[in-house]
Amino acid sequence: MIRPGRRLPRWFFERPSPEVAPDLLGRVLVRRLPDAATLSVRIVETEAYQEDDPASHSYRGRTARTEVMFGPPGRLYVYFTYGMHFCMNVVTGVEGEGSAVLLRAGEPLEGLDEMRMRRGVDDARALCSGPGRLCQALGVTRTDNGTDLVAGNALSLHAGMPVRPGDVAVTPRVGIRSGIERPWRFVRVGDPFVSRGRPARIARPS
DNA sequence: CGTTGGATTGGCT
DNA sequence: GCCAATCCAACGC
Repeated sequence: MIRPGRRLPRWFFERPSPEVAPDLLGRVLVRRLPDAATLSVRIVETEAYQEDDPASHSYRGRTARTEVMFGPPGRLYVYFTYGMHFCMNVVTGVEGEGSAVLLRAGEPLEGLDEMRMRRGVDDARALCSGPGRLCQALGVTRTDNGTDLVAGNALSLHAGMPVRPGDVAVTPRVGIRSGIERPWRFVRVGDPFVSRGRPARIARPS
């Protein structure tokens, strides 16, 4: 079992999202819910989004939905999509800048049975391998939007064991129509818990 | 106000 | 591999 380790400090998130995204691989996301077992996952897949990036929700400026993205770093940005799924992001960069990192997949560490109940599937690899699945497994919904990951209790991010740059693959982001030229999807090479969608092949120069 | 399509997923061909 | 499901934010009139 991987130890969560110490909590990531505010400054960790106060950097450009393409820098934070690969650094989040191997980190541990802990979920605490009232009257439920503690849930935790090891992050294995992320994507970066920035304000000058047409694929980003923040591209068109501040709106009610994207307000959290422009707020202080280290908070959670949760959005609802396709009429049924939630996706969660970690807000990055300095306050006033609309950037974030989408958490796309994780390896379940603690609370697998609780996750199986929430997801309705058995296979550990199907519990958190996708942004919608990850939110469902951890019970993250719109009420978690804006939660502080640095100081809050419901969700927290811990140091875990970072993935060596040589084990990080870079690929185009999934499911976007514009901004496809920015290779801002980061995955742990060969990890069985990454989402479906093209497996990563482009090795990052180390 | 009406329209459009989405940072997805699961089931079926 | 393809496509429907199912809300609602964003945008145009």
